[in-house]
Amino acid sequence: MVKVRFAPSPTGYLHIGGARTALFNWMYAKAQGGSFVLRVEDTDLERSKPEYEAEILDSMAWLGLTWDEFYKQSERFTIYKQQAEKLVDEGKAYRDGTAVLLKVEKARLIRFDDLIRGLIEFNSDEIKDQVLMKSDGSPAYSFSCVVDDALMGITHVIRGEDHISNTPKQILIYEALGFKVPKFGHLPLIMGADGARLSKRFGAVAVSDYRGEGFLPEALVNYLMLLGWSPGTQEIISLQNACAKFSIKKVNKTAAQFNMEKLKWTNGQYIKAGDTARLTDLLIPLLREEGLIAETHERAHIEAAVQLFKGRMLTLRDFLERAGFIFAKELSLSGEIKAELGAKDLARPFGLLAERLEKAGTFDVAAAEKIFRELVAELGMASGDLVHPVRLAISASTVGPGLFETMAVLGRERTVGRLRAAFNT
RNA sequence: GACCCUAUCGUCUAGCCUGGUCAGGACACAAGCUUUUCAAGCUUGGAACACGGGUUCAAAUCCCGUUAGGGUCACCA
Repeated sequence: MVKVRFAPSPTGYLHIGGARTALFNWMYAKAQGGSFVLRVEDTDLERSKPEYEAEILDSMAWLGLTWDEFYKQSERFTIYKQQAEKLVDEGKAYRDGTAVLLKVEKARLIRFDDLIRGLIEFNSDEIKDQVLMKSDGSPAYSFSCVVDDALMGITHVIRGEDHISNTPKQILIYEALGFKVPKFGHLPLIMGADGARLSKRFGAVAVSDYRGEGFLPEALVNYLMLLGWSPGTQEIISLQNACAKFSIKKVNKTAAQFNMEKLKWTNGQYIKAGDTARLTDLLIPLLREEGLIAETHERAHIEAAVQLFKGRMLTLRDFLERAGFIFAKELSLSGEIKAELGAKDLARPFGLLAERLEKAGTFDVAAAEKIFRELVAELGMASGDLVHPVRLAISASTVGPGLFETMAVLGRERTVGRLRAAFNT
């Protein structure tokens, strides 16, 4: 039975690279009908922080990467100590002060068949005696990692390429301990747009940053799985379907550049196809945060606006900017916009349109369009000559959804008010 | 510097293992269609096998080298 693990260190937030590693482990477990272990590697008591751990767990859950078992290394110090004692007793390790070091045999060929890269070989001459237990009594990374992977029954260690050179050292530890060596697979790294390492300078690197910027978890997951692997011609794919197709052998070896444009496009695809009620649930807190709506704002109205805009958003935050005018009580038109409206002699058509919309029996898309079209015909205008100024007057923007749909969602009162305000001042 | 990994459109990739399909798809870009604007959508287009040697009737695919990029060399993880 396949058993994999993701072992983050709570010395920082869960970043994009870590999330991709977790994702591939998770997908491999699902594809093989195996299980997934989440292990917090908090042996560095100084740098590990509970808030980071909470953030990592939260991000994992948000992404939908559930775990079957959970461990914290800080609760397992006695196990590492016992294993180290055993090695000292067997003469495979020695003490240096209070630290314990592994004796590394010279001139040995250490080889492993990487799941992704094939055969990789190292010479033990390049490896010096390894610290197993540090002077302060805490285990060194490689040691706690090996002890845990072995005792937890991890069958496949799938991790970043940056761990390749740790692997021969760890194989030596497995052998000294008499544990079965698992299969290793080293994933290519994710680079920034400039080909350099992903860093704070790159912009958003934490999963929680993407959440805050209005990305949907399934979109981030979908984009991340495309970095180093391909589900085929159809790239928009659910995690479940992707797992069914996933093969670790098909993961490629080249580092991939993170492309924000494609992530946004992917996110836009999910928003467009997303359930309006769910999108509304996600948007309401943002709208409140921005002070665009009051606690009591009618939900149906928000949903109507979401429905109107969800096909033209890349991130949830786009909604705030583009649909904000729908919720604003009054629209303050810039001098530029006023000048543009004033340049054309539109006071009469605006006045008539406002009047007729106000008197109409019903106020919906069809009614607005009918009134508008009749007025334009009556005045002998080209509809475009009135459509654009009206859009500008009611939304303060030259772009947006269909004008009549926009009017319907804006509502009679605001539509009429804004038409009049455009020329009364 | 030593050791290790890698190399297909600008970017993500399919194809490589088991040599022989106009090197396929996606993002981005350009054009057209549609249209009350912008998007979306649909159609079309430009765009790549790092370089040099081999092996072979035939190389993106196998081998070697060069170059370039990346990773690791902690009592951090």
